[in-house]
Amino acid sequence: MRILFMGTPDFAVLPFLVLTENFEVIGVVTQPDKPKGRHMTLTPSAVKMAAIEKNIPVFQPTTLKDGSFQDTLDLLKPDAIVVVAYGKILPKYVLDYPKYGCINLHGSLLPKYRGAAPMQRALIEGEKETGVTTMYMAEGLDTGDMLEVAKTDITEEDNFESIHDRLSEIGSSLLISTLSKLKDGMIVPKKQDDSLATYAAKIENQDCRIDFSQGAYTVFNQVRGLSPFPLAYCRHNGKMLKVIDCRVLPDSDTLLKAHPNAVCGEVLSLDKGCIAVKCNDGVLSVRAVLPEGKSRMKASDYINGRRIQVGDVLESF
RNA sequence: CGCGGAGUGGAGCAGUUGGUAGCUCGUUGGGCUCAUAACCCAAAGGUCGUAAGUUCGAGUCUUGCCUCCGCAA
Repeated sequence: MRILFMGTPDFAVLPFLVLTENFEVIGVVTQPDKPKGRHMTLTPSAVKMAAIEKNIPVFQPTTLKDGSFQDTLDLLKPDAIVVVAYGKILPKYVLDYPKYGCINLHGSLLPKYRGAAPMQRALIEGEKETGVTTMYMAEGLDTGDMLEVAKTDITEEDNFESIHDRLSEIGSSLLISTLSKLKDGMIVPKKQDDSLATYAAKIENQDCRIDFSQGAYTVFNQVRGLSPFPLAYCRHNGKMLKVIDCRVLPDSDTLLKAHPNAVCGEVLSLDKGCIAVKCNDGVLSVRAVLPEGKSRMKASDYINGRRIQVGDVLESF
C-alpha cells in the first residue's frame, strides 16, 4: 500500500517514523518552511527534517485549494493518505483521490475536542481521560467517521508535554493497527455523534492569563494544559511571571487561617521552595516559573534570588 | 539586519558617582534534637563570558566577538 504522509509538528514525527517502518511511505507533505526563532530564520518543520533523514521526498505546497496539488497526486499515486496534525484543510479532490481514503489521527476522544488544540483543551477542562482517534477525513473539521480509538488516563502528574508525548506514542501504534485492519477490510467505520461534539479552539494569548480568583484546581488545570508551552502567566511586581509547574496544596486550611485577610493571588508562604498562592477556594503551590526576560527556574531559585516575598500579590496581567 | 534582556564561587541574585567582591540557598565539617527538608557555629569555593582599549587603578566606562534567554512570529 502506497502511503502519502501529511504532517507538520513534533506530534506527527513519531507516527511518521513508525509508519515508515511498517508501510511504504512514498512521500511527505508538510507546511512550508517558516521564519522562526530569534532572528526569524527560515526553519523546516519537524516532520520535514525527519523525512529528509529517511530520504523520503518532501512536498510543501503553500495551498491545496487551487488544485495544483493534483499533479503531485498523479505523480505519487497514493493508495492512502495519512494525516497527522498537518495544519491545512484538505479539499475534496484530495480527500477523494486515494483508494483507501484519507485517514487522520486526532489527539482526542472524538467527537469531543475536535479542532486545533485537543490535548491542551482536555487538560484545561480537567478531563480525567483522553486519547487518540483514527478516522476517515470528511470535509468538516474532524467530523469524519471514526475507525479506532485508544484511551489513556490523565493523572495529577500529567501536563501538556506528557500527554502530547504519550498520545503521539499510542497514536503511532493505533495508526498502524488501523491501516492494517483497513487493508484487510476489518473495520466498520462509526459515525460521530454530532450532538456530543465539542470544539477545541486554538490556544490564544487570552487563554494563558491566570486569574487567581478562580478555584485552585481551575488554575492548576490551566497551568498544566499550557505547560511547557506556551505557559500560563500572571504579573508580579509589574513584570510577567509564567508558571511552569504547580500543584493544589492538599492541606491548605491552616495556611488560609493564618492569613484571614489575604486576597486572591497573595503569596501566603515560601516554605519548602514553593510559592503558595491563595486562590478562591484553596492554595496553589507553585514549583517552577519563568520570569520575564529570564529563563526557566525552580520556584526555590526565584525565592533565593529575593524576587518574591510573603505578602506579594500575583495579579492578572 | 523584527524588539529586548543577560553572562559575577554549584544554583538564583546584589554590587552604589570606577579603588581588587557580597546576599539567599546549596555543599563539607561540627553542634543542638527522639527526630527533621528546622535551628546554631565554622569552612571550602570566584583571575566577575572573551579580546582589546581608556585609566595610577575596572565587575563597575568604550568597542569587537562568543554564548544564553524572553517577547514577537
